[in-house]
Amino acid sequence: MAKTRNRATGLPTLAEVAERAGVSPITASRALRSVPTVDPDLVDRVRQAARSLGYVPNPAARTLASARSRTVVVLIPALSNHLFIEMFEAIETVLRARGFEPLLGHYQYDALEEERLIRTFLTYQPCGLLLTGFDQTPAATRLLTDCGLPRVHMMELSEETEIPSVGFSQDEAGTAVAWHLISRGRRRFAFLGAQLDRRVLQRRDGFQRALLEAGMQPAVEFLSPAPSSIALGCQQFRSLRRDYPDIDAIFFCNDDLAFGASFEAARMGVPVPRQIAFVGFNDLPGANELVPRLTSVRTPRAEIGRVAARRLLALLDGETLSPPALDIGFELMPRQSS
Amino acid sequence: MAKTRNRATGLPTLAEVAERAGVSPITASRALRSVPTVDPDLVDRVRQAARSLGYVPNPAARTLASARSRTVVVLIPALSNHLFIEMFEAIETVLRARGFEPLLGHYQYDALEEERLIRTFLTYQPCGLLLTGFDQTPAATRLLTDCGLPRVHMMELSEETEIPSVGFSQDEAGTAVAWHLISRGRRRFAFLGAQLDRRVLQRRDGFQRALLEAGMQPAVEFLSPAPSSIALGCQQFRSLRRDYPDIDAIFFCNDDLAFGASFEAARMGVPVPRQIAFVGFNDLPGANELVPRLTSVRTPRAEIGRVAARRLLALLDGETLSPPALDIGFELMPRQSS
DNA sequence: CTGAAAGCGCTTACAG
DNA sequence: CTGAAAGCGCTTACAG
Repeated sequence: MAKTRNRATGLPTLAEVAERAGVSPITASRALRSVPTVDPDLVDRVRQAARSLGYVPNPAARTLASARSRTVVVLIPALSNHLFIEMFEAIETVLRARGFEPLLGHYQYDALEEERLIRTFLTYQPCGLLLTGFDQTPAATRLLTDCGLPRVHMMELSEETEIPSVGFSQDEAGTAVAWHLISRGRRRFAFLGAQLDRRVLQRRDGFQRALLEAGMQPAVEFLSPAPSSIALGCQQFRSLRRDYPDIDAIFFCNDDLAFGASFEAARMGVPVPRQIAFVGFNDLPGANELVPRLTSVRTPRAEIGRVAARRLLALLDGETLSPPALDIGFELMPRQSS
Repeated sequence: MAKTRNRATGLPTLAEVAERAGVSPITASRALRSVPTVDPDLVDRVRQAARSLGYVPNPAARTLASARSRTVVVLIPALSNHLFIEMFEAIETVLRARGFEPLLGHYQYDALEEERLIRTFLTYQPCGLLLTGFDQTPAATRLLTDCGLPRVHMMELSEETEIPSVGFSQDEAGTAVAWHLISRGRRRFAFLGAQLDRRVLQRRDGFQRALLEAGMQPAVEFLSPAPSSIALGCQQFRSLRRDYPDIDAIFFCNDDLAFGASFEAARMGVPVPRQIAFVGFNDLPGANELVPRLTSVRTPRAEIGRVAARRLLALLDGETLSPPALDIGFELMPRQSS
């Protein structure tokens, strides 16, 4: 009888549940984990006992005993981008519904910090990982390979087709924007980029290649390694107007730059889209309300998170993913600004 | 010799570190935790051994053995509000520097979900909690009291002075906005609110009280339980103009509502601030770039997170906090919109 | 289908 | 200042 309660929290333990249900702790453990070999009647009794005691398994004990937790490491480049928050919330919903807990890490787009996080989080003995893109350091990639844990990469599509991924072609998105602007009669292009992670550069590449193939002049580029922000958009737009007053179309790597540019254009009296067309990226909240309403590319981040989480769970169930790289596309949202 | 390696991860264990340093596992454990009674030479030897093996402690084993983790539960109402992200990042920085890990939870402003999170997260045997505001359910409050863990509440100030808190007076912030608008000659006021959590209502109350005391008519209120957003700001502003075309000043409970209203005002041709003044709240990114630049109240969320984390660490070190409720104020940022 | 034994990798509490 | 013993609350692997 003595030590059936958790000493720190005073919570009931598995031993107490087992006692009340009149079975051994192992059977109680199996019943609660839905191990199929247990007699249905006993499962009921154990579940009943657990409920009446308000039993919650001790995750530390579980992890230590099984050398595996119900934890899924989720790594995103930054918390400050609404994009990743929406992706994470979708992941969380799917994982929770199946009894898994996300362990969230972020690394300010710094691959070395990401590597450090992977190293630390592996000590939590997670059952899998969800990673953003393919920017990992070689050392991080080695850690990931060595631990042998299932993982799914999000946002970008894997090129070596064995690695599971869910996202869309950043390059094609850039191409789609180029076509859209060309079809609207625009001829002198600019690309305004921030952060300069792989995905931003892929969009830029797709944009430039499409312009080239259409026989256009290459787009002028204003690139800043700083995080994208409304304030940076203001700044870049002023620089652009000063240096290239004849540009008639801008593709922004992220909507917040376009927000800033719109504000600045209004202040400078530059009419959008009459003199210059704007296309943003991600279709963030407010794009549809901005003056003028912003043409943007809607990226399916919630869907990416949902599907990535489901794919990881499928891997944990021993399934094989086909195709490994799942392209779920994007949608151009034409509005007033272009 | 046999089982010195972690079976799942292949990582070295404390036993292996101890062996290499030529001490017992307990001494190795103490050395790594900086227990002061250990001979400095041994500490060096153990640290050396740990480093050369790339040893990282197993958190599950630690937690199980000590019935206490280095985890701090951090609960915020929502991830989608940039305010709380900035607060969380500050918390994270302070905790990490002292070897603690934040365990982040969010509950979409739903006190029942918050209670569920508290219940679940307590099984992780955290060493303390950082909570947002004082909206907890009675059951949650009981859980918190019963577990006896140190905690600090953020954003709001505790009224029963024993509970540690860090924030500012939401009520006074509302009052400050009222005074500001009155001093600019405004006479017909509106308060536009969303979410309607305690803090929003406290701001509203402070605003209304100040108007009353100044002999003004009470502010017209447009309140929506929906999360605050740019789109909602557009909507509320249109409703307001339709129902109360003579209002000459609006206090928005959050900047994004003011953003939306600014867009809508531009579309409707309503001149801001000439015909109507806008004051936002939180001074979110973009407030200073909006057209016209938005008057707002800068809330010190990063500082609140930093101080709250430091106070919690102080409690863990056995210190007493004085005063329990720490008011670190706010700052009105007057700009073009008022 | 069920259970007794052993053990996960640490730390606590007690000796010395 | 150091260590041998015991144990944290579970699950694994082996019997039956």
